[in-house]
Amino acid sequence: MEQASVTIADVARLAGVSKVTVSKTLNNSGRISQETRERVLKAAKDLGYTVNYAARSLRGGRTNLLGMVVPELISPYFTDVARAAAEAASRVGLDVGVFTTSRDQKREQERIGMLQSGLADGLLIVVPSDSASFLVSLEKSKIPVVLINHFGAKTHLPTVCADNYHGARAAVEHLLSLGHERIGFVTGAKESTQAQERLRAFKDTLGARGLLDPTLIAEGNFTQRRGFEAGQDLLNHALPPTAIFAASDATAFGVIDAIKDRGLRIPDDISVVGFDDVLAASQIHPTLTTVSHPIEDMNSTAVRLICEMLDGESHKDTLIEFPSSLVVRESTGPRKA
Amino acid sequence: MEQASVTIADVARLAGVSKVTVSKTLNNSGRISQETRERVLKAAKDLGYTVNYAARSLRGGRTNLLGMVVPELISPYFTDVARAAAEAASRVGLDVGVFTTSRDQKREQERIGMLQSGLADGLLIVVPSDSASFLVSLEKSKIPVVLINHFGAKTHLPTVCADNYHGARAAVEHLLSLGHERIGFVTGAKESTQAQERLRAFKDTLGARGLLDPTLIAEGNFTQRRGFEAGQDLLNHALPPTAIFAASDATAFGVIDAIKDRGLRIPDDISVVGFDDVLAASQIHPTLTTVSHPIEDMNSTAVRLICEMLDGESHKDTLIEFPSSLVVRESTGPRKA
DNA sequence: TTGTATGCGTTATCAC
DNA sequence: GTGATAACGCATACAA
Repeated sequence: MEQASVTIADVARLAGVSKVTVSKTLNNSGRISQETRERVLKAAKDLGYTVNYAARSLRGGRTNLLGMVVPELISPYFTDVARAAAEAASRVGLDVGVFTTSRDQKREQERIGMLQSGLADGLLIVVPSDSASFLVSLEKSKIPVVLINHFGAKTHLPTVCADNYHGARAAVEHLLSLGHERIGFVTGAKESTQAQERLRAFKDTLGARGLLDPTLIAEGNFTQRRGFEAGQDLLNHALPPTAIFAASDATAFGVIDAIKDRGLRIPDDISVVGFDDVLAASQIHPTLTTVSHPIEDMNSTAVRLICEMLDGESHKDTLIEFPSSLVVRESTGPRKA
Repeated sequence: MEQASVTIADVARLAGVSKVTVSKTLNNSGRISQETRERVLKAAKDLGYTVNYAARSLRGGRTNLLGMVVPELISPYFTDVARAAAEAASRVGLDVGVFTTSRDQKREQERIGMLQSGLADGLLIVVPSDSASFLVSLEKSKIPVVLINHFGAKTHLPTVCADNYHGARAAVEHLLSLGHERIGFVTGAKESTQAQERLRAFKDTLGARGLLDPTLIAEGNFTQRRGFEAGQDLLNHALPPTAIFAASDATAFGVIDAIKDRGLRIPDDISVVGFDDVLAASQIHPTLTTVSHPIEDMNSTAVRLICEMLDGESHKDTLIEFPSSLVVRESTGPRKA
């Protein structure tokens, strides 16, 4: 198994040229005669040569690898983001390696340090929580860093995010327009800045209409299981809501389970709105009305920013906010007469 | 942003020692006086030093990084595997970077080549399809490689897998024991060797009892959406099945949607069995009877194999098969009288 | 206990 | 068109 790797020196020897010539040939730099080029290429192929990225990186070259750091890969939201980033990067010839932090600050730091030191050309950080100290160290990164969906602590790092506030607001207004007045809410994880934005929008929108009932706010944590429990709690309310807004699609799936479990129909008896528009939202039945982040656009923008920074451009303080949009599907309907 | 990185030379200068002393201190190798050690550590901290993994790797050292290659991150199955691997690796001080191939063979090769050449200490490959040529090149890898859930083409590479065949068999026998005789099946993706194993077990088990009806086999592709459609097809059958075995949990979720959509109850009207035991299987309602791979065990074993190979041990031809086990939950019940 | 010298594989620079 | 040389940052063998 342990097999000495083939280096350009080996290729050079076989082709009867110098290492430099091999390097130039392989990288299409410098002037190489057609004949030599072919000889080198053949030798490289025969030997099964592959570049050593560690060496290239050390020399100051690119690895064509982007590191993406996410808290975990259980929530469909993070896997959707990871997928979108991988696709966007792929289009410009870059790879994405996804690293999970398990929300462990120490590991987070180590992982990022590792990626920064030669392994990756750039970093995409999906920051769920508001960890200022962490961001400060990132600002000194020697490779480009872009934050995705970060809210909260001020930072000079380029950031791409979705407008959670107005998206959530649109969701609540949609329910209001359907005649709902008792609207329940299942929150996201407390430490998530995105969840905070969504809750704030919920309170603001209902509060402005004098319809805010704090007892209709149940605590969630972005998981389906917790959504199920929170849904049950809301249904057990003395005066249950006629519509429930869940802070994430996964949560909404749990709420839907709870409602079906109770023998109630969606949206006839009760409406449900999610947030994220993950893939499954359009696949379940009834299909879920939800708030869509333009995840594809956000990630291709993030990748673009990285590329521009690699080309020397500065994106200090760049903040690109994408509008969220409400996607109305089958899970919402008029309040029961 | 572009900031010259701090090297051991900088630390050495500040601490007033040589580079070697710094290296030894940081790696706890060699004998260093307590006083010097503290001075070096302080200097390193003050400068914000982090090792350059590219340099360390080039020098022959470890990066403490494992590369995991999966086809995609949409299926909960792959994200569960990724999570289990990350946790197992974390316990032994390793990181896992997850790379998706989008089932593109060329990119697959490139990605693996990159990881092999200095970036990763070992490779965990989740091979969905039977790509022999691909495996051959992996056998020549200079870093340890472990295959996860690979079936099909012969290979000398160490492999950790779950016994899909007997797991699927147990699922069918469970349905038989509940009195079901018309049992439908929704296949997985055609190219998946795991899916092939499951289908084979289904056919064998029913065939042996003379209960195999090919018209009750619907084609799926491991997605919920396709599961929904396949479920509808089976329900539209002139003589519909009283139980449906889906080749994956995601597929089963789709089947469940189709059944509920039809106004039928689970398991009263029809039983459903999945395969994978992803997290959501125990979270939906009704909770899903399914076949469980010991994903945690499999991945910690895979990581252990990598570690042993890093220590010089050979695992050529090692094949560790874990039993799958049926997890009976609420989605299956006796055939309706 | 500490330091000097060397090389890992690559590529940019410059000379031929 | 091609090649010799140096340098990236680190860790090892060896010397002091």
